[in-house]
Amino acid sequence: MSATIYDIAKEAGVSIATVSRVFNNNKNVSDKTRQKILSIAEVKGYHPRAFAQGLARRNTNIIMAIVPVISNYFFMEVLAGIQDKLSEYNYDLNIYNIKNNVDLLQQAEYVLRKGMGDGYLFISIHLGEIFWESLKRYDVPIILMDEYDSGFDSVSVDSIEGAYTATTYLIKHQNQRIAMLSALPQAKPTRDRVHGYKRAIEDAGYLVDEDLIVRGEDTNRDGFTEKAGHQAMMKLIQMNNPPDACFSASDIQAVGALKAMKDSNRYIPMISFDDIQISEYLGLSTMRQPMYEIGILAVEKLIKRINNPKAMISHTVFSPELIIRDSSELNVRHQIIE
Amino acid sequence: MSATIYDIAKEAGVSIATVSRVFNNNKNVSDKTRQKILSIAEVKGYHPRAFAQGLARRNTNIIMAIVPVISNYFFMEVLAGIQDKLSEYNYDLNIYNIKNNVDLLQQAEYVLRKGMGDGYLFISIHLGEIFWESLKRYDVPIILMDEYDSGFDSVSVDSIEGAYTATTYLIKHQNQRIAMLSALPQAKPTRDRVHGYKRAIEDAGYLVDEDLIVRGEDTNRDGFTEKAGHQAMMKLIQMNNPPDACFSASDIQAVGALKAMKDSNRYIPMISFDDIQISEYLGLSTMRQPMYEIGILAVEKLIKRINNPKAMISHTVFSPELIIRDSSELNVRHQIIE
DNA sequence: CTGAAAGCGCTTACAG
DNA sequence: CTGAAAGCGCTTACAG
Repeated sequence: MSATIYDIAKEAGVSIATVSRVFNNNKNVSDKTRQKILSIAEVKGYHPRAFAQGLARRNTNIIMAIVPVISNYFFMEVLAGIQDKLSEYNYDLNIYNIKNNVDLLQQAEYVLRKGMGDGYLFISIHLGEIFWESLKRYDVPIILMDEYDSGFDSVSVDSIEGAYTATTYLIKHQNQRIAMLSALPQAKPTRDRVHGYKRAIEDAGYLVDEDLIVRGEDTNRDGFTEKAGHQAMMKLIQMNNPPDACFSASDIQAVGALKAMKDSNRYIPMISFDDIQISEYLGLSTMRQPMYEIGILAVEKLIKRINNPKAMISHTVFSPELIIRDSSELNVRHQIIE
Repeated sequence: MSATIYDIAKEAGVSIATVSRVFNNNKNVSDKTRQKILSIAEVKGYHPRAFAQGLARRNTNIIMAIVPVISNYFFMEVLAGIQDKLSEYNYDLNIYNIKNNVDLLQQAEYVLRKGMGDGYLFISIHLGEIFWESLKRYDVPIILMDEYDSGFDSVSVDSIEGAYTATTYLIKHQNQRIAMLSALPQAKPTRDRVHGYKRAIEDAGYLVDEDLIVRGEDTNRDGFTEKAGHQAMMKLIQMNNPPDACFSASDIQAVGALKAMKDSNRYIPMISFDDIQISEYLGLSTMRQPMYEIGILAVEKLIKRINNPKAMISHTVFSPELIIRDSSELNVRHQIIE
């Protein structure tokens, strides 16, 4: 191991307390000693060890973002907001990837128990209600993102509303039989999107046809993959009575669905969910989630929670915005092609 | 803060040494006391604090992956390999995001100095040679991924060869004027790809036309963005004498380039680099990097380096594989459309 | 199989 | 402005 505070103190001819003060920006150090210590530290490449600081201070100065393995694209954009906001504070961000094939709760508990951070951002981690309950006993600052449980602060998007908006748009544009590319129901956003989809159909005076709600066999990332989208769309296309249009639970599934349509040369209008970066370039009509803002807000909530553990729990829900591009306007495109 | 080793010891009526032994899987504990301690710990949600362990053991049991902010898609797939391999060992993986607009070296040094991990994986971090040099003094296990410096173990892909293969393919298929969508030259992979591209052109008996090597104004992620690709392709298309085909430094740029071609209804064959997941669904012909394998291998090297700091430095270079899909076969497609 | 004690590298009142 | 000392929550020889 390299230089410690003792080495620096000895070489500078001061006590370790003084060295410590310099690195903690304590003003009660003469400019001369400060400079001397700093220059010695620079030569030796010294900086207080995070672990020793953490132990002595009884905090880590680290915010842990807990994300599912092979974080989805959604996450990458949320992260940008988190980072930008966090850089205003004196916290480091560490990201801990949870493996999807293992017990999620156990992994989450492990991180909390080890005390890896002062606060935790759970991004797109979809546990059941009972599991969230059991995390409460750790009594540690946690913000849920892209998930909801009454026991924790959260920031998410109104998936029900978003799905409703998308589906209604599709119906209004002379499409009656709207299908849905769904994903694994364990994720709350997925259940909500199915919910909103169904409500839109009913409110338009149609009956929900469960056969029109399909998903692929690929269960990676809770079914939010290109592959799952491709598989699901193939099912739709091969039906005896294919749907007129389709709402996809995510953009990434829509990418696979697009491919399926191309493969079979059968196109139907589609609106998806997220508005990840590539969507603009692929012409995906989608329900835009304010991912960057979600990241910003989550950090603000977390800092507040850390500073005031007893504050009221708050939930922020954003309304997704309908972005119309090519994928939903296939009638037009069809005319051009034909 | 929650329960400590003292609380558990007191309740179990043993010394803290015994509690510690249980959590360190030391066999010298009677089964009865072990069970008792474990069950008390379970109730209290106790686990040794990472920071205290780290200090006492003088290691962290953490591998830090250092990645550029808004990690590119490439990184996500590399990470899968890292995680899978790391789960065989008793290390936790933490990811530290480096901000791109700030001094890269300073941030890297900060992480190393704080002693955040026992070993470090630098993924797609592109520093200059002098900077790598200055990291050596920390004398800490570091593996370079997607980058090369003689002073550190590294695992990367032969970008020169890959670019050469792609460009040669393009030339062979009756295209003479091949352009290149480049990125910021500070990244070694980018420089290598330009290099390979040029060599292929020369070896085919043509002259390199510098005007045919373009890049977009967007400098995010070293120019590896959809936007940068779109901008660059627009330049190409608007030339008086547009190229016959194009080699793109990355798939993500190719996504933007595809859009540019669509926008202007001017298509040219294109091969890119990476083979990220969406590429298959978008029909991108590309030079495949074995991203998962790169992750696996980097972890193996890092573990070896940790266990044997004095071992010879080794470099592994993978050969990218040409994957032909639609984007390079536009001649065929054109015939169908026309 | 178990405990007492030293030590890991820091921070932080307290005293001067 | 500076230092001596206690303490953070663990691990690990050492002794029994």
